[in-house]
Amino acid sequence: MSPAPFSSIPFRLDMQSGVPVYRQIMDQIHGAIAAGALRAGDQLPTVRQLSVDLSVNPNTVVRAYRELEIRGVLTTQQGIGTFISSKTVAPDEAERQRKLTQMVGELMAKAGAAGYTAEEVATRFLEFMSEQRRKP
Amino acid sequence: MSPAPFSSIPFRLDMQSGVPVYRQIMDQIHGAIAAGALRAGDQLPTVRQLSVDLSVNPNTVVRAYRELEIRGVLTTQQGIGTFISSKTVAPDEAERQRKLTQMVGELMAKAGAAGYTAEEVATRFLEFMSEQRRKP
DNA sequence: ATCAATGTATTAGTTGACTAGAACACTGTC
DNA sequence: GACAGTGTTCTAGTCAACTAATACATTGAT
Repeated sequence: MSPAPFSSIPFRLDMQSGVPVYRQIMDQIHGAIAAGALRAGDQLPTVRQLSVDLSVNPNTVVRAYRELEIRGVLTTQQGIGTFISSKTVAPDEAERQRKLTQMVGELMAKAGAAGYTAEEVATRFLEFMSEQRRKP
Repeated sequence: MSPAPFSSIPFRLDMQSGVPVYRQIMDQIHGAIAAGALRAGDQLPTVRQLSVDLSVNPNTVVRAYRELEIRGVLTTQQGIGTFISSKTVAPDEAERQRKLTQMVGELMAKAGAAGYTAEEVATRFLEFMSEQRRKP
């Protein structure tokens, strides 16, 4: 038997963090792609396999995979498996994510320096989000 | 009888918006202060009065008032009433809020131009928030 | 056709945020 | 002290997000 047809990502879950498990899975897949550990066409752990590895319900894995599929990161084929989408651009992704982190960090720093609490920024931010979301 | 010892703010609630009522109340008080309609020492509508005016449970008003008190905007005195805190700086507040809105707007525009979805930005942002929150 | 491996769908339980109902405690006036 | 007006607290209901349990559908090899 082949010892695993798919890259085994060293998933690390923090059940205490309050961050939803499905989102942590998404982030780590994102990260693995960004780091080059996963490339277009690579197969991900099966829903059942990963759910066992993480001691999590299969549906939680499904949720993560589906969200990533919607965003074009993954491609799932019933009865076959889940794969990294061919459209995914691996190398630039790391830079992309770093830039986003920096952008957000800049805002927080700038706002903090101007005397705004994190809550205030969050409130404004969420208002922005809900406005965007209500239109379509 | 005096026709109302406190400024009657023209509260406008949008029950369809998905924005929590207590937060809308907070925002409008914030706005009234920023606009100069409310100044330090002014009494706000009583919990019961405002709850009747808005057809909302008193506890919802209490929630809004308490949050604002925690942030130093209001001062409540049991048996007396709720007042605008003397520390509140009214005139600069409008400018302050506009600036924050602009900061957040800039981030969203910048991120959008760089190809990030609102979701991506939100995810990064929430990670930031939860990191800040877990330390103390 | 059968079977094992895969993803899918349906339903339900858990939790936290939000709101509500009702009883309680404090203040000032009479 | 009684009372009306004020904020406070305790308890519970509602809803959405998240996770779980279970049964179902598809694929490819035998």
